[in-house]
Amino acid sequence: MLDQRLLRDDPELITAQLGRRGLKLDLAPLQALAIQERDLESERSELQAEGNRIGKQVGQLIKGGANPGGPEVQALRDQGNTIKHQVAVLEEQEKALESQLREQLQALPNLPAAEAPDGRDERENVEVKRWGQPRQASAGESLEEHWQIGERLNLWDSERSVRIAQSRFITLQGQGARLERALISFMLDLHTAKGYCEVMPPILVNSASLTGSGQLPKFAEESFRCADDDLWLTPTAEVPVTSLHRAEVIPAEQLPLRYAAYTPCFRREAGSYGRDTRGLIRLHQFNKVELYWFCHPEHSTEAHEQITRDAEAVLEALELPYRRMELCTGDLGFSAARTYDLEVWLAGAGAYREISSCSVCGDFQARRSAIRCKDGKTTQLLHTLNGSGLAVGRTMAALLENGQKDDGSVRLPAALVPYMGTDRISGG
RNA sequence: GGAGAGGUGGCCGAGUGGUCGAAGGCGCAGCACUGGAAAUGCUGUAUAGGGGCAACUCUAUCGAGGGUUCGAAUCCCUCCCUCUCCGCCA
Repeated sequence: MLDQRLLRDDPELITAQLGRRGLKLDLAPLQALAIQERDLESERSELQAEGNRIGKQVGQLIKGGANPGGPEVQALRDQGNTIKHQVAVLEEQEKALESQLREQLQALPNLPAAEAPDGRDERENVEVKRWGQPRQASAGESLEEHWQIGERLNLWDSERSVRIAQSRFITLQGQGARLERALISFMLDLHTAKGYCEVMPPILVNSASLTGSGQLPKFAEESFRCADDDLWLTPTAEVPVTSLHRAEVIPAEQLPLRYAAYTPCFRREAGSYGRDTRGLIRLHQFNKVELYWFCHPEHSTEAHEQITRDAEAVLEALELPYRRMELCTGDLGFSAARTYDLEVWLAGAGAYREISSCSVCGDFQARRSAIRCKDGKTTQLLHTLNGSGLAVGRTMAALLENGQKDDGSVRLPAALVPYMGTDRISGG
């Protein structure tokens, strides 16, 4: 959420910055609303102050021996009553304004960072770096896509999964299930060795949590909702981990707090009918190991580089070629100020494909979730960062496509051998 | 799910209608004392919002929301949460 003070004092700045995202906004009405709300608040508190004075007078009079039912006391009572009713009227107006204001403010995305490159959509994202040698099919060789490999080697069953749930769900089996589990453990071990705190949070989250990280109110249709409770299936561990410290004041010397959280993630993928229907790329339920930082506002830029490096370390340990893209302003997610996407090479598809998204959110989520840090005497909103480290299903897809061999088996990187007990997947 | 107990500041804990944002203690910070420390003493020590250059000041907050009252931590209602016992259960 954006700062109300900024809205009151400099709405043009907000308009200009959100303009970089491609939004055309006239914030004058919202600014007027914010100012009106502030003025009403002042008026109300002055009235309340008057009411408090009267209340104290009554108390003193009665203590001093005045007749509680006498005319002097009664006159003050009447005054108190009048004020009470005036306050009630103002309060009602104030509440209405406030909820209007909050609703509209919560629907505005974060301001892009100054460093984020301007651009309209994903085509204007900027490649920052490449790592590894993308595997190309040699002459006469044809490389399979991961869904072909997976079905051939019996790593999962998509047909029967529809029976259990619906399309876009998958049942991993045999070495497929084992590989998924191995990857989760491998990733968590890698991150915790660097000092990340491993957490396994609730997968059902309440509305306040979703609002705190930015998924609500605007993106309700993206998440699955429980019918009888105020609970939703989390779309990403970012949601529960943000709320882990909701409404807290964290001593600055404890920062940064770094978490690595494994959770299944659930997304309705509304509006993606027909896209990536085969394999592991786009599922309603998928596993992800998420990296999350709570950090001091002064250090979030370096933190962003570091969290991205920590995600890249997984790809490098798994010998998966990738490139780092910096998202242009038009492609930034709702809560992000700046984002690096990591795209892994898929040899079968012959393309780079997003496998991690590492964002710095500035104080946007911290304001929504009321997470502050205390540095000596100053308390201020801290900064939050998140990054996938990594999406597990897509990692498996990349391993299958990049590791496929002539004989139909798949070679696994050395780093996974201790977790898999073998260096190859041959089905069966 | 049933029965009971309870939710007060960073922590413990007092407070059952008035001057209570809240005694006392612990913790923490500063100062004094000390060669240094401990002990001791003094002072300070919540959050959010509004106004002010600032000192400061106003409002709200004793789990949340509503009500009674001139006035609520205190009385009433609803909800949430925690604990104990019972039931169910991996």
